[in-house]
Amino acid sequence: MPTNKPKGTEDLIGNDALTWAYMRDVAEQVFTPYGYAPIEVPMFEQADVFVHGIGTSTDVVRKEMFTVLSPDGYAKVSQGRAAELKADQRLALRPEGTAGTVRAAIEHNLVPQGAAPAKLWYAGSMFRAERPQKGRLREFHQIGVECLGASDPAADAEVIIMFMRFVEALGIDAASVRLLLNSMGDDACRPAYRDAVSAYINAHADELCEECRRRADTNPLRAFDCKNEHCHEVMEGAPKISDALCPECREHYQAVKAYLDAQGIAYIEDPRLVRGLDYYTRTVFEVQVIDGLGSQNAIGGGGRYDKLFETAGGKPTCGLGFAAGFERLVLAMQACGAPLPQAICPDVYVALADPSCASQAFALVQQLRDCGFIVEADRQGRSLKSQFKQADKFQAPVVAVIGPDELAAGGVKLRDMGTHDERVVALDQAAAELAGLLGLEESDECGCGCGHEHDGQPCECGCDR
RNA sequence: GUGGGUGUAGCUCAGUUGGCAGAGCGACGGACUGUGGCUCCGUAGGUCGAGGGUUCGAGCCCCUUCGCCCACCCCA
Repeated sequence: MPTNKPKGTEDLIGNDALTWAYMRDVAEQVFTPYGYAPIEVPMFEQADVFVHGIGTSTDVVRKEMFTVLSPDGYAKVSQGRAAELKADQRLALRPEGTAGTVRAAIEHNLVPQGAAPAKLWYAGSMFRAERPQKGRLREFHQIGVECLGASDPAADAEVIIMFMRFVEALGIDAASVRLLLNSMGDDACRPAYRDAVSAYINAHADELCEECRRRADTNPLRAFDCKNEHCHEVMEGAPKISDALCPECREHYQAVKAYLDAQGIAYIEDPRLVRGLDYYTRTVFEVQVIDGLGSQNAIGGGGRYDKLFETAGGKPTCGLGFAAGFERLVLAMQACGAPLPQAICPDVYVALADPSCASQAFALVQQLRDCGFIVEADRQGRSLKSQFKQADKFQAPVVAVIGPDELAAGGVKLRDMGTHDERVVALDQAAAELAGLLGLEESDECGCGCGHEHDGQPCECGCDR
């Protein structure tokens, strides 16, 4: 059996797993006040959901999708009869979250006519068959939101602000990131603009790289972010989208900027910012980390996709959203020294002084845990000395020693590892004494100020304690 | 898909013109009875990524192969 994970995957272990859980918690805390509710959609869909949703000209669809096969489908493919696969047998792991979420919104009619927008957030694995590098994995984790059915530019600004608040809540300071903003126009103005760029590329074909010349037909707007220096310079002279927007798109874009300005959200207008997925219209944005991430410096991005519902077979419904990459966010957090969750240390280590007292020690461990303490104990038959070393490594502030001497005295010995103070307390008082040692004031009041007393029962005032 | 780098103990890495496999940290044990950190002493731990070749002899040279990292590309 292989003992190595597939290329480009990561096992989230220890603090990595804690960090992923932490990030989802932060997302929920930030997004919930904006009215966003969680959604979980399948990790695989019919491939056409992505092919038509994301677009056939994109690299994501053309060469990065993982195909999923049922046993029947696999049999057909392995016999060279792939052409016989029915549409519902052509499955793919999701390379991003929007297409599947929109499919679910159409299937369940989440945005019926006249209804309020559906505001959804998700966190999960995405899959793209790329060569791994820093900040890029084949299975990676994204946290994203989709706001479906809101056409007002205030929705664009709100989503962007929410994204910036999320980044901030993770401890990534505003000075270490930049927000790029652009409008890609819509059906009324983009086709003409696209043609104009295409014509410009063809007119300057001899000055541009081969890749950019190819882009003239497939996706001319992508020539703007060609890494080639010279292409860069040549494209500086190309028509600007900002000059080509139709009045409606221009007005929308101006309104988004006005909302951001009013909230003091700094952004850089970047006419070269072109999202790589075909479904975007009008507002697009990206958040980059200024340093610390290598070349994969975009920690998140998104935009408006007002035609996606129709493309995907639904009623005309506008939408917008963003997705942020977990792995890149962690790199950004590390780069600017943001706090990351640490493994919690136990409140107490129960040390067994003599095997004859094993059952009493076992019972004490359970008793303390039932009182809500985090308790560690030896399960390897270690010596008492060794148990103390273990307790020290666990950074347990208190060790409870249980042995013949303590039991003869009717209790258990609690040692404060900081002060070295020791005292024997009755077994049924162990929890209360431990709470005192840990500085937890024992109180029947819930601490919220309501003054109600309750022992282990929910507080009658509904204060959540 | 294309390029560059790298693989030796749990971790970070040394290893000379080819000559017995090393260090630091960590782990484990001990320093008089049932008590951690500091110090001292000791012990364990390696198919030198894998396969083949050259050689009296290969961690080192040659061939093949696999993994990982970084970059291009693309994107979050």
